[in-house]
Amino acid sequence: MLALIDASNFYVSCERVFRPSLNGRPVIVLSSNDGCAIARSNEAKALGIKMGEPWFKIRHLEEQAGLVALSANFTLYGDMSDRMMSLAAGLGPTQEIYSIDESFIGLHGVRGDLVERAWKIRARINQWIGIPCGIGIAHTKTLAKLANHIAKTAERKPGSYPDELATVCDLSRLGADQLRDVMSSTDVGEVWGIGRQISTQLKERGVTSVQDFVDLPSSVVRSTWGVVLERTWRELRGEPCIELSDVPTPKKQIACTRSFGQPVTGLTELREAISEFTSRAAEKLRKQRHLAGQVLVFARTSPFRDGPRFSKSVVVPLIRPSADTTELANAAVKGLRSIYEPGFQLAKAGMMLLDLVPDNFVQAALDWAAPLNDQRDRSKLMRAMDEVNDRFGKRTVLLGSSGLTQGANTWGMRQLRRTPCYTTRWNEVPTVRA
DNA sequence: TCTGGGGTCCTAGGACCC
DNA sequence: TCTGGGGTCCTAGGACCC
Repeated sequence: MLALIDASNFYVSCERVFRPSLNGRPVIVLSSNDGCAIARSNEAKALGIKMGEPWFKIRHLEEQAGLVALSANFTLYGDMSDRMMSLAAGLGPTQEIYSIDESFIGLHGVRGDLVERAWKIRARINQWIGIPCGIGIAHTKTLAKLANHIAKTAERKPGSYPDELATVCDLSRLGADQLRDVMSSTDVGEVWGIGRQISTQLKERGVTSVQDFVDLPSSVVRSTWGVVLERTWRELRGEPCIELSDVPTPKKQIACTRSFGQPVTGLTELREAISEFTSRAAEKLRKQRHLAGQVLVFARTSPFRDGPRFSKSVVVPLIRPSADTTELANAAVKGLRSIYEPGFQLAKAGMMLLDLVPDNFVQAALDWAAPLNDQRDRSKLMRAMDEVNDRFGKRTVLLGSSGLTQGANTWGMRQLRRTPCYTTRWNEVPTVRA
């Protein structure tokens, strides 16, 4: 048995904690460059704003409907997430943090009334952190996700499901008939693992509800859509196929990519951006205690605009795996030079670290130019850099090629509506007046 | 004017091996 | 007419997730 705890409208809820005047109003949080909506309050959803809707298409609602749009403040959300997760962990003995706002909790061996316990944890998160959550309980992960969806929908749209399923929904308590009713009134596209493509294909065959899907023969699911969807199908029938993983698995690739604040054409700006991206990615790599064997770089024009198109990427192998920002940035810039062509209005670029291996997996380099001591000094240098930046803030020490301006007025992000980092920067801590 | 960023897994097909 | 059988590894592309 397991539970899925999922914050409601997480980014918006984080903002509301520090600006209670936003409660009850339509609020959205925008992606970087204030490009499109990535979180919506219930009131914003009620206005018909869709996930990923471009800002310029809904901007008029600011005046017409009192819509409030904020730039994403991921520093704030990350910190609020940590706090929320540590309370959510109180629900059961094991926890898998699945995303910034959701975690699965293993309930094995938990005694007493699970629903009552879930309500208490929810109340605690609400009181201590200020974030509202929905909780789904069931025998498999896919069912727990479904239960969570039902819990939140029942709360947001009264009458859509039986009232007692709102906010905390334990599917394992339902009788066969009741479960069938619930699954029959849930769109198949809401299932975890069924996205837009498969949902369309299912509906073309008359499969519209979760119950319709569960009623398909397994052989049809398997032969038409493959083993992945068959697993989903089994999970919906109560057979656990996806394990709860208590320890975070190390990333297999680490990326840093951005859309530019305005189109970029010159190699100089591009090189600055790629150096900066590499610094960010390399920090993550070292935090994970891994080395990268290859670096990928790409740049492209906007797919939404007319004009000459450009989209190229290249993989640059390293002589030996490295977590050294300068080595990685050199490789990335070398790759960039090899694909760069002047004359294009580039909208986006990025880099990825590939072929990651644990950093205790050391292989001495057969390279007279870089003796082992030198490598040790360099990794000490990286550690010192990370420590300084952790303590005094990002970019206190940085690569010269990243430039000092973070691409202000060129490739840098436009974020005109960002709120303060209330919980992570001393000079932005909220002030309370009596 | 203006359309996010960061991940995972699976499959098919080609190159190559004995 | 008729052209083995059984593998591995890699890559590109497509689906999904939040």
